[in-house]
Amino acid sequence: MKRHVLVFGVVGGVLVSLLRLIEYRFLILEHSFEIYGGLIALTFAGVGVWLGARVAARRREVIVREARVPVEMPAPVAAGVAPVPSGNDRKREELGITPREMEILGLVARGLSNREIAGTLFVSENTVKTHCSRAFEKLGAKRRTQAVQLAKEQGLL
Amino acid sequence: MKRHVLVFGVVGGVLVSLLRLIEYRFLILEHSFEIYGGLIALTFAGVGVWLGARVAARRREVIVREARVPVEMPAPVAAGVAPVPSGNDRKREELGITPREMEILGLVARGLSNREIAGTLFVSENTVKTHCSRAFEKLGAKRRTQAVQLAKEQGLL
DNA sequence: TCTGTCGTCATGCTTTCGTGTGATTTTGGA
DNA sequence: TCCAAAATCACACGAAAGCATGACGACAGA
Repeated sequence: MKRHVLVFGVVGGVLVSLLRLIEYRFLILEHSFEIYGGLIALTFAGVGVWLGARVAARRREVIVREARVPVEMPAPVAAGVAPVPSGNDRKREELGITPREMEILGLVARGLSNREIAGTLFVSENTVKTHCSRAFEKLGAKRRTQAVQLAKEQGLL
Repeated sequence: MKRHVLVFGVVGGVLVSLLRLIEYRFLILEHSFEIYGGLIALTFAGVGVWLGARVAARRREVIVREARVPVEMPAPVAAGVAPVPSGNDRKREELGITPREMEILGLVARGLSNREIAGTLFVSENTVKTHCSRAFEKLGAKRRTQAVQLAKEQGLL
């Protein structure tokens, strides 16, 4: 997490310096201030959004676990007061699949490419691949299509 | 989490200080640009973070409502004397997908590789690829996983 | 007979996947 | 505070998958 903030700072510094250079080199336009101000604003707003999304993304999975009733057959799970792992989660842990791996698996099932998944979750493509590999291994799948099929059979999706 | 905010603040401070230094080093003119630029940057960064967090938070809800809709059984097809196109077939022809392509699609959905499909149907791997490509195109899919997903949505599988 | 669709197959090339290996960072507990 | 599991990322490499293009025979209908 620290790294993000660091990157943020560095990028900011570089950007400002760069703008300074450009300014003194090329123009003393009338509206330069407004223009550069706007650029800075836009840029930092963008970076901010990115950072915010990243930070907030952490907190997500807590809520993600919700009712999801495979119509197939799995008998209705009696829900206790405490966060009883849904049939979904039980099966998941039974196979040793981590929540993150499940998340990736879900996106795979929706037909996203590794790259798209990486973009969606704000992680690198390599990371997605790693999660995929592990999930496939735990599922006993050799391909992503097979993994999806198996996951559905197991009631994981 | 507290730590993050702290780091953020510190970095911000450093950034501002840095701007100050640069300013005093190079010029006494127009310090306004750096100062205001920095202020704008920080402000919008803050707004961005807030906004990003908000957006991410909203996405969480979207994910939650992923309740699985009752998958209607492939409605008991009233078998006429003649080969009456099932709802399945109607959809298929609607999309211009040939029977052979459907066949391949079905095997793809089961997680078979092109090679395995070729072996199963006693045709060459190239042929399988061709059928796949055409089916994908008709479905508007870029990948086989996506094709499977789309086909299921369309009630083809 | 001519035409269009379907199924078959090949070749060359690009892209995506999947695996192996190794490393660092976060995080939740003991 | 220290450990173990999770999550993150890189890089290299082989294996699949996918795309474009062209080709050929079978068959149905005009």
